[in-house]
Amino acid sequence: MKILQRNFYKRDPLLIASELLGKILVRNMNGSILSGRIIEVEAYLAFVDEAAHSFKGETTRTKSLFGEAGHTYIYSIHMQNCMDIVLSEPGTPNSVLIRAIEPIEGIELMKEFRNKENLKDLTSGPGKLCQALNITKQLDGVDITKKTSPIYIIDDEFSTKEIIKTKRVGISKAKEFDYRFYLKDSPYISRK
DNA sequence: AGGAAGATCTACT
DNA sequence: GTAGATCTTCCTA
Repeated sequence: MKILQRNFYKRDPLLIASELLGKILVRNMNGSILSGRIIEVEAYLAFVDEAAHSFKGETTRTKSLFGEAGHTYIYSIHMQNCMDIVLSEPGTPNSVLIRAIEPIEGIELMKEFRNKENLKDLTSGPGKLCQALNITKQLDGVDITKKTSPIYIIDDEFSTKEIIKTKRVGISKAKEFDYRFYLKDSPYISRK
C-alpha cells in the first residue's frame, strides 16, 4: 500500500493516465477516510491540446496547472467542481482529469454529501465524485504525494484487466484525440 | 459593468 | 435523448 510519489507524475502523460486506472483515490477529512478505485480518466496535454484549460496560457484560474507535478488542479464549471492531477515539470501543464471512481470506503458519508442512495450515482462522473468526496476549491493546488495530505493516491497492486481508449467527453474542441481511458465493464463509468 | 461559454448533472418525455 | 438549471471565470468595452 504505497502512495504514488512525484516521479510517477513526471513521465509520459498518456502512460500515466492509463496507469492511474485501478489505483485508489483517498480523501482524508480530518481522519474520516473516503476512498474509491479510479476507473475513468482523461488526459489533457500542454500546448498542443485546444481542449485543455491551459491552452490560452496561465490565468488565476489555471495557476495550479502550471505548477509542480503531483498536485491538484480543481476548478468549477456549471456549478460543479472537477479535479485534475497535475503532471510534468512546472511550466508544462499536462494533466489528468479524474472522471469516475468505484466507492470503497466511507460510502455512507458519500451518500450524505450526494444526497443520493443509489451506489452507482455517487461517483460516476467528475462533478459527482468531487461532491461525494467533499472536494472543493479550497483543495486546489494541494500536494497529493504525502500521507498527511487531504488527498492522495495509493497503489494496492490491483491488476486492471481490459482498458478501453476512446474520445473524450463533453468538450467542443480537439474532439478527435483518444485521450479517455476507462476499465471495461465497470458499472461506474460516467458514460458509454 | 455586462455578457457569453463551459472538461456537468438532473429530471422529464 | 434532450432541455434547463445555475454560477464562476474570462473577455471586451
